[in-house]
Amino acid sequence: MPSNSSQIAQLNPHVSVDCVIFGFDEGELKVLLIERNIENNDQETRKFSLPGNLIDDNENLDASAKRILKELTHLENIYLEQFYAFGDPDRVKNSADAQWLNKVRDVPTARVITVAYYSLVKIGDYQPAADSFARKAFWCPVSEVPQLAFDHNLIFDKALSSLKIKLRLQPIGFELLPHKFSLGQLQKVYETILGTSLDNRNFRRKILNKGLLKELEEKQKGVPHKRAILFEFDKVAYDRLKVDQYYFEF
Amino acid sequence: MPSNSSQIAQLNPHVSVDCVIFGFDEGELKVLLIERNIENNDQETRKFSLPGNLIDDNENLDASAKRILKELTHLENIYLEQFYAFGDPDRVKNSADAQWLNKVRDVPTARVITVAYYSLVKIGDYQPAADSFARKAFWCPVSEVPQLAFDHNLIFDKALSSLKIKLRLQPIGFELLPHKFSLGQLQKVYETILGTSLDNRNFRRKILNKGLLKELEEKQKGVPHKRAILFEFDKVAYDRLKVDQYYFEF
DNA sequence: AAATATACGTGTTGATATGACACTTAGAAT
DNA sequence: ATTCTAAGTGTCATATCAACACGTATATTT
Repeated sequence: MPSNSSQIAQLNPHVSVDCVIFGFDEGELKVLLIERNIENNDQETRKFSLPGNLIDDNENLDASAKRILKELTHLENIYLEQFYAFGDPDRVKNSADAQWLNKVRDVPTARVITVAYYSLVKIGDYQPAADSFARKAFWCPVSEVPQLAFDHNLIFDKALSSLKIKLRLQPIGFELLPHKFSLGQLQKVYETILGTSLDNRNFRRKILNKGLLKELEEKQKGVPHKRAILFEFDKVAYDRLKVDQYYFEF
Repeated sequence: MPSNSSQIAQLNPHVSVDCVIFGFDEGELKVLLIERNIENNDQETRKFSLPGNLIDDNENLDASAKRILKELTHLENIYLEQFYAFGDPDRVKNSADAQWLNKVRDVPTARVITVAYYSLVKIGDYQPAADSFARKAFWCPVSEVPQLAFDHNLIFDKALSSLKIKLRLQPIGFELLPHKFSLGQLQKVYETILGTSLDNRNFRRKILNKGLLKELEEKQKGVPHKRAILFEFDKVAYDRLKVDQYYFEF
């Protein structure tokens, strides 16, 4: 048994929430990263991280995730899902993160358990303000994610694989798109997240047969080619399916 | 903001692991429950709970789950999966649990975040000893789970629905059966967990076509009817599939 | 020894879903 | 007018699925 009896506050771990916020733009899946303010230019110090923070005293985990997402993006009513808790005793003990931790935490050496959420946002609704949360937030293509603080690369990887599984079981692709979208856009979301290319005729047939998309009168504007018919997600039809225990299964 | 500044240890939540341990016996899905030692007979006091405990200082979450499972069952190398973290600030504050908490916790009023795992055990390998963990452990049919301490009914429900989803995506049914099992036993596992009845010809075709079961020479013994051919799970074939990103999809 | 009870093991058919495949169309830009 | 780009569309062969019934082997009962 290790003995830390001199520091009672350290006996209990801290608990945080980290958010993996996905967006979709220009045919690319992106993730929201935070650039921390680091004074010196120590090579070792990692500058980027996922948005996250300690939970508040009287706040449940979902509420923490919602709060943090709102603080960072001012977005509400967003698809948010808890996907895993990370609790390695050493996950915040890498020396490359020490400087930053010293600045923001009362007990920088304390163990931190983090509960991770992912969320899908319509990227057009949110362009990060340079000063949000007193740090820089920016959209990073998922294929170009740099080395992140703590175990955030691990958290990100797990988020991405959870998202892939979820996308095949639940109709969540449209959460990344504007309210009105074309089938081509939706197909690109599926292709990007699943990492495959899909036959457009088969995709259309399959997704339309689910009966969850409402065809609108409206068409795309300003595109240099044939205009696509726009669709929206049919929440009423989806709620009908859910009570029947139906699973989407793309 | 509530002020608890006199008790610094209370500022940080505690972190625990709770285990939903499933077993399968006599055609029934069962869950391992703990009966606590309660002195008085207060009607309010809830006597049953899921097995769980606080994590150790230098122990990661998976290791905690493994340790607790081992302490309770002496079983190792068991399918174990983290499925959700529960962190409502009031989840341990119900007065019906106060007496028991006072007995076992240094800071009985502290908030507790719990990370929940489920696990599947071959029930024949474990018959609970009456004195394990200084409390009584027993297998309870999932249809007869009584009111449990804290939010353990919620945790149990979520475990069961996670298990259902998992069973359709991964070949885990055999984890509940002896090493050698018949297709009839396996079908009953699927029927019980999914809550449906399945056509035996279709079930056999589907499950055998996965190519994950190895037919043995051996047959059942001592049954008052035709003896079934025994099978075992073909781990080698499964590992081959996994590298191909194949999903089981029952 | 015969009868009974029980779960095992097996094949076909019709319906549905899937994957593979290529060309015409509409709109904007040049 | 030409060109570029993505939208939109149908068929066929294959695979998968659901529905369906009866003979067989073993232990137990009579």
